[in-house]
Amino acid sequence: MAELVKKCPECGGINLNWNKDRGEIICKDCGLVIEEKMVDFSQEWREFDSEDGERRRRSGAPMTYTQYDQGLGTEVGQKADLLRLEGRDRNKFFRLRKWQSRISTAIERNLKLALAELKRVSSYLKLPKSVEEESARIYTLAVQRGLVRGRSMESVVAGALYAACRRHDVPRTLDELSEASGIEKKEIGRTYRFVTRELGITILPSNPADYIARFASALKLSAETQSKSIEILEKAQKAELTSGRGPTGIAAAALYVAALMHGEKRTQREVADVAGVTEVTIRNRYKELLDELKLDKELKKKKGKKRK
DNA sequence: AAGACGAAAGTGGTTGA
DNA sequence: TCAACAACTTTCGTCTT
Repeated sequence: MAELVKKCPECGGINLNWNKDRGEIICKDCGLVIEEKMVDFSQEWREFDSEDGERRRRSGAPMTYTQYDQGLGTEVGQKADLLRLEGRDRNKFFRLRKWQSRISTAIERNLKLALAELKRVSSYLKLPKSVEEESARIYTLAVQRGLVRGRSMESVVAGALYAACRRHDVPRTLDELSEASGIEKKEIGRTYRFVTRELGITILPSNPADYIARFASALKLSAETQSKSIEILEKAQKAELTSGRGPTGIAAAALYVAALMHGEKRTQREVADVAGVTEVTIRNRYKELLDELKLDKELKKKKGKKRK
């Protein structure tokens, strides 16, 4: 590779995620896609489940899910074909075409609208192209399985985006999705859970560390503080403080402690706001961090004061 | 006066009978 | 389907800087 980008030209962040599958370098701070021109030798899409994977590898025309007909544009026959058919074939032809038009017009019309909405929200959140593609694919599958029925199109779009972000390790909070899409938080959560369950998509619980970079840059914290908080997070994982807790709360608390230790104090409220949790949650996690890990002493040398 | 801390009560979601 | 439960929030009073 020629020159490797070291810093994000947009925000100066140093947390770059080099995604070889996609040939992209993504800034984890602001979501900017820095380089898309690297040659991609890997397969065109990720595999959802093994059977699809077998069939899809490197074959056929380039396919994209961000266009409503997936770039294929297949139709069942034109009039010219009719002349060459007779009898049973002819009946079959009509049946197929009727069927096709009934299904595909409905689905395609829906997709066209939905993908426009998806792009809007995605660009608002500055999500990388790969996430956009992934969510478009999820949405397409959802429509084909009739999962949108009884739900608003927008909420399914938001759910698909949320899922795609998590799969690509650039998680956004439900609050952010909610703000960008105008859908209620709990509604997004509901459809997200429903869609992923129905489609059999497994998503690992998101790692608190994935939030650090973005929160830190929102708070204008130094790179040292960032890596310190990552370090704290790792210890916390070992001490089993992380399971069952909301990842954003843990990330926020780790960041808060790290900021204190580096003399870059932020108020609990500031941290709470960017992380989308309350001060109370930060306090609880913070307290756990203090007495489970022995961070007290490191803190004490900043403030050589009293014990409790 | 603002921030940190903690108690108490409330909310929405998960789990297990 | 219902109740118990854990995590998180809201609210509010008190202490610290």
